[in-house]
Amino acid sequence: MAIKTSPAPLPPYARVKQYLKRELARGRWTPGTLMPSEAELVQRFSVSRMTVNRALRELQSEGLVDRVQGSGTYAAQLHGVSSRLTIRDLHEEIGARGHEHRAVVHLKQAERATAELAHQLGMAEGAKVFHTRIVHLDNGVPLQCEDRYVNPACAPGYLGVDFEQTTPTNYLRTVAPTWEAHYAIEASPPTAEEARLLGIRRDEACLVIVRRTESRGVGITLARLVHPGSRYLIEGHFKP
Amino acid sequence: MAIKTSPAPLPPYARVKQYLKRELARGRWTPGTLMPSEAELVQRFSVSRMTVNRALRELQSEGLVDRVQGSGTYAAQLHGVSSRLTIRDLHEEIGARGHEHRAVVHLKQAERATAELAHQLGMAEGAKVFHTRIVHLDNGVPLQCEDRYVNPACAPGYLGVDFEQTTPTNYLRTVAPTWEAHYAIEASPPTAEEARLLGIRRDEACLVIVRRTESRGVGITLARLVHPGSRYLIEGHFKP
DNA sequence: AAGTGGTCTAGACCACTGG
DNA sequence: CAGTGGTCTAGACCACTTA
Repeated sequence: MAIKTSPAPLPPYARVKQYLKRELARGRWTPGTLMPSEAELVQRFSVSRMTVNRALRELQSEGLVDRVQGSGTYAAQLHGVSSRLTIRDLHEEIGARGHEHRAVVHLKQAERATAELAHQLGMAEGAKVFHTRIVHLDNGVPLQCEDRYVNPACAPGYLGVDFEQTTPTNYLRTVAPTWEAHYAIEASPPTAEEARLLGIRRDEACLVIVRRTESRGVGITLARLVHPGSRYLIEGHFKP
Repeated sequence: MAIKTSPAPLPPYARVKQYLKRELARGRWTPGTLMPSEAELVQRFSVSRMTVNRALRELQSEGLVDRVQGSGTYAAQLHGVSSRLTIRDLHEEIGARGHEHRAVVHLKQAERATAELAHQLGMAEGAKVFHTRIVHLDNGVPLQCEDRYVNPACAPGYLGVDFEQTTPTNYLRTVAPTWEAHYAIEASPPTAEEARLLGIRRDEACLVIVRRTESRGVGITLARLVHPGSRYLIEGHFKP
């Protein structure tokens, strides 16, 4: 009996994908070029059309090819480095590093929404909003100042939560399980208050993430996350 | 003959997906919970197993469910806001806004690699590297200072390119069609030189992207892209 | 009209998990 | 062992593009 040394004899659809990826990487089809049709690949690999179709559909969802019904499959333009960016819950992020996370609540109250804020959350001006300001510490070092406004309609119990035990992100996740988010990443100086809470100079560059989440068109929360530039960065990796 | 008013009667696999997404959003299956098996869905929707399978496979690739062979399909933990982050070629980015892009080359020469640089690019210390420093203007306003080192082995003709006509990113794309990249986004002050070239104060916060790209383990290029915080931000959107 | 992709089906075999 | 997902097939019908 033969000994199986091959660890995993790639399934057919994966072999087709691999072939196409390799040839794309070699520049065999420059961006915009017509690539082999499903029928051609069916013949070349002696597999069924569904198998080829799966390979091509996956390449499309990975952004490597464009498919046009009635026309053909084309090598995609490489728009740039595109990768999965994950903005994780800071508590998990710190935990993943094996550090201790601690949160200090500096503000927790109900307020009246300003015109700008009301617009962002899709509420009426002057309506009640919840406001928290929390500093997150990584092994005792301030890593993030989290200024957050929450729509009371979505999380009536928000002010009653102990945010030294759980994070707002975590809590809101249980209230509104799935949402849509818009975010911006920018570099800017901290406000005087933020500088004080983070223990940094007012002219230290900060990495600021502003994130607005909504569910079914209703604004849930608007958060401003300020990180000292000297202590925080976002890393990522891209593989075609 | 009946008049077709429905614009697009969602195909079966999409209806299954839609159903599962909606119920997930409603919290019907909390993270980690066992979800209906393929067989159950086949019955409920009166479709073939391949159709249900496709729906579930796509939900998996979107990170909404975890599937374990032999066990079942489980509602995924929401790891955080995860979205496609694209760092585009600045030339395209400016063009997409309908603005005029101009590049000024401040430095273009061969140098000897320092130990650190050699390590980053996987070369020998003291080996020859190409170095360019280019400022990109958006309608005349400095938007990015691009400091770039290139491995001559990957792009021998690099120094001969006219970077007022094409961008390094664009050129390197033609030389090494597909690559792997590692990047970091951080906030930091500009160097004195960068502040001068960008026409900003030394204490202005800058959004800095450091990106290293390689192909098959060989370092191609290391770039430091410095943007005035007051003029640039990265935006993104996340939809489950 | 010919060629392309978009989708579905009914049945099949396999590998893995769990009791 | 029964149940689950992983994958493949052969054929089918449709909508769309191109000429």
